[in-house]
Amino acid sequence: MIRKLGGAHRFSEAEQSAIKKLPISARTLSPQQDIVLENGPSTQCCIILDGWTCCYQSFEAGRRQILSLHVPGDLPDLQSLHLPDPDFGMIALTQARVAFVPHANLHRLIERFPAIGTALWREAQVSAAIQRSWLSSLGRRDARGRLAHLFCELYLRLEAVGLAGGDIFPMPLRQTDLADALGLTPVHVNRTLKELRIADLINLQIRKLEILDWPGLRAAGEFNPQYLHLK
Amino acid sequence: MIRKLGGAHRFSEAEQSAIKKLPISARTLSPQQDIVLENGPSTQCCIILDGWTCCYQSFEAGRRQILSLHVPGDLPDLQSLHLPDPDFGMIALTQARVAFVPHANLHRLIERFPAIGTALWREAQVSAAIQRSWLSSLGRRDARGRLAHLFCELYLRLEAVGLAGGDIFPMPLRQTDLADALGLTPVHVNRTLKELRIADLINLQIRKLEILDWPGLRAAGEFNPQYLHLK
DNA sequence: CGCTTATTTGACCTCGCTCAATCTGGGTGG
DNA sequence: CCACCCAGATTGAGCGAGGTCAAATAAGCG
Repeated sequence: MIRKLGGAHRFSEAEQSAIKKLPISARTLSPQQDIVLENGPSTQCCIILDGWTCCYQSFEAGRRQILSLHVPGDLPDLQSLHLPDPDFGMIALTQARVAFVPHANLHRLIERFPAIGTALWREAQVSAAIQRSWLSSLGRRDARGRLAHLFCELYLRLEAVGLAGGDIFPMPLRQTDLADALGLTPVHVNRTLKELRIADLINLQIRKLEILDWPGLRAAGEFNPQYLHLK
Repeated sequence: MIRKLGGAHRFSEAEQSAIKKLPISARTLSPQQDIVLENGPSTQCCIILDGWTCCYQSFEAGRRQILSLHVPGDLPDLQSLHLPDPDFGMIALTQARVAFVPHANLHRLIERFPAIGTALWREAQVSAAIQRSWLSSLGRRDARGRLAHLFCELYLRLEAVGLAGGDIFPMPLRQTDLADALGLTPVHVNRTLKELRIADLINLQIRKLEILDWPGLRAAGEFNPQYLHLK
């Protein structure tokens, strides 16, 4: 499981067995349960095994901004390895299984196997690239474009870990979560989803999203998958 | 100069001299001159020696989003070390002096001195933290808050490298640049600046910004400097 | 079958955008 | 020294995307 995340690199036998020997503690979390608090130092990294989670920053008056969404296979808080004071919180959006590895062990692993450190660095940089594209979305796309872009991104990310196919993927986010991720209001997310549905671009079922018109959705979101750095 | 950037870490003699031996080529750029193109692989990292630069992504219809601003001492494209396909462009906003170091040399340096790699990783993570706070700004702050937050951030970042003091700092950005950074229109930036001026929070001179009311500005931007990870 | 949480819809309002005109200061050539 | 030019700043008028508030409907769930 962890190896898959190493991504664009073939690890040696020794590296693989060292990774497998990491002391991992997995936890199952219920929806809305905190993983990392907005303050307080963190001493471990985590890996999403199952379910969806997010990072967020909160504001006065109960507002919050979701900074990133994580699906199975993601390593959401690699930044904590070298910046132990987190500037954000992490929370489960659905029921989720999350594995934790202490920083100390990771540091030792990286010291022994620099290639693993490189792979982790690369992983962190891909997350940063996704954040950049979110920043552009919030700054320069309207509600329709933001939703379209996000759906394109999620499909490809889920497909990359085998969780999407046939233009359908699981979409357990509430409209409130989408709003917090896209800098919008739940009400307006609702209206814009309706718009996309009427335009026959998507079909949002109970917890599944079907993409009916890829070219249309890609155009609506001005989507270019380069930033995801998938092979 | 480069050592200062290493930041929160004391380098050994050997490390320092190895850094000093890096083959550096400095260039002077005029305003609006490209540093890194939006496509095409990059083979070197850069360090801002003087002047201001930014990273951006561009959209149809001439729109663009500025992803980050760089002031002297910044290492803007560390991500290119492990993701050689850039997903954004970099451009000089003022006349600027920029130093370039080939990736190959940096990789060799990091291999020999892992502590330097750690320092660079940390630096990259601080940039990512700044991006997170920009994301929150675009998502959840109004125009007034975005400007206030940005000015607070810029003051502290410039102060950290000795370029600000006495509540005054150089601010060479045009209103168009501020608009592209904050996801606004130049016209609306203008009006909001006026608002901040009338509220006696700031005093924007020719190319200098004076902060007249720190508590007021901090409150207007809901600014909390933790994310900058300054000592 | 109630209770709670999420989605949907309507009416109204406002922040920020668009378009366009005017003003300003620094630079340039005569 | 002055007339001219031009990029950037400023201002006005009107509009529209998205927000707010509130109510209705639908969908879990014990």
